[in-house]
Amino acid sequence: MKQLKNCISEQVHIDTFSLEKIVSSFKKVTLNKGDYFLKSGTLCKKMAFIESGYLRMFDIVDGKEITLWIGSSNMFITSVSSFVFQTHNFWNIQAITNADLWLLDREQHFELCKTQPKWLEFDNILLARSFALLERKMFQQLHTTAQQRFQSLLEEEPELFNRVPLQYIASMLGITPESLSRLRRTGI
Amino acid sequence: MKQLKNCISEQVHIDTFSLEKIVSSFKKVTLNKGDYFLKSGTLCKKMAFIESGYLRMFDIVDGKEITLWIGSSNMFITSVSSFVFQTHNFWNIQAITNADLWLLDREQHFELCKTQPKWLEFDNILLARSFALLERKMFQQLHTTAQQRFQSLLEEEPELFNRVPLQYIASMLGITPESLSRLRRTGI
DNA sequence: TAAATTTCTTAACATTTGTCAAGAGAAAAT
DNA sequence: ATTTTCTCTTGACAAATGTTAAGAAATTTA
Repeated sequence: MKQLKNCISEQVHIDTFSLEKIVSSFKKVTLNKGDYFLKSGTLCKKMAFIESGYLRMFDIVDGKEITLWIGSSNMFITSVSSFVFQTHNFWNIQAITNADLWLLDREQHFELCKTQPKWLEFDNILLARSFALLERKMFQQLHTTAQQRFQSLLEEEPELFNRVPLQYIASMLGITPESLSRLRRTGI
Repeated sequence: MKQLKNCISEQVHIDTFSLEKIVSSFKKVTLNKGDYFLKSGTLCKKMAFIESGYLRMFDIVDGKEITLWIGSSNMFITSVSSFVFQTHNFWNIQAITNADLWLLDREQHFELCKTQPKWLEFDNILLARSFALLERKMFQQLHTTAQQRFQSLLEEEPELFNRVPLQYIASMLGITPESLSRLRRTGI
């Protein structure tokens, strides 16, 4: 709860009362390793703040699971387009460790947008930041080698390599698990 | 002007009067091939609706220009994070053909957000759609070969290959111009 | 139109990454 | 604790893409 409050108040100026009002719309949920927050083919009706643990977002192509990204503590995760437009969702979001989440229901989200201007403001900032982050990630993918991407992920999120199956990290880097093994071994 | 109006009214229900009010905040500008809409190192103070022509968004790494994407008619283009947060911008946005644009000043944008709820709504939809699009593009980059990405771009935007220097397209696909040549020749 | 510049293609070769198959190691289930 | 299952690593080889250098083609400039 404290983490969620911090996450919001770091981005927008907000009084204690409004902040309380906002976070009281969230509901705490614990997922076990392997549990799904969201399954492909459904409608996404919630957004989640990750208090602890790791979740991966993936889709399946030709029978292979491709991980787009891995969310960790103090991040929000949802299927943006399905949550916003209620189009049918294709992402799977699964806990890859036990995880504590704070969930916000779609309807309560829109209610907050109307009644709590600060929530709308925060939501916009969140989306714009997420966009900018993804943009940089895409850009990196265009001009770096697997080697370089591995190195920078290792520097930016070293904990990931202890907590999360390497096959998911490989997928997120756009390479096979075998290639990641090779990179880890030497840097060759 | 008609195109801009269509683009907005396709996404949100809006009365003629409000729509007029919104589009009257835009200002028409014509860029010649090679002109810059935005330069790296500056603050981004405008967003642009492309009425006609092509613009590319790129950054320079190790002396090489890397094109993240190419915008064409009926799309919006800006440096999202710099426009929203007024952080220093690193993207270059350049016209690669003559281009007609409708520009919206940052201050007028925020003014519209306050006075025209429909503009705020449209802006949110625009951002969410852009995010979803980028997400899919990133996902594609993770699990496809250069070959497959070339094929799908050729199917989705065939005109691009006649209108835009191939080196920019190559860069956007994450490959060298030489590789694109190879792919174009045969499919080998 | 001719010259100059930029862009595109080609080919040989180098490097990176993928594929396959086997086995080692780790984690989960019993 | 043992078995079973899943995950990771390794090595040999194949395929895809990058690099370099040269020249052809197209475009721009004079």
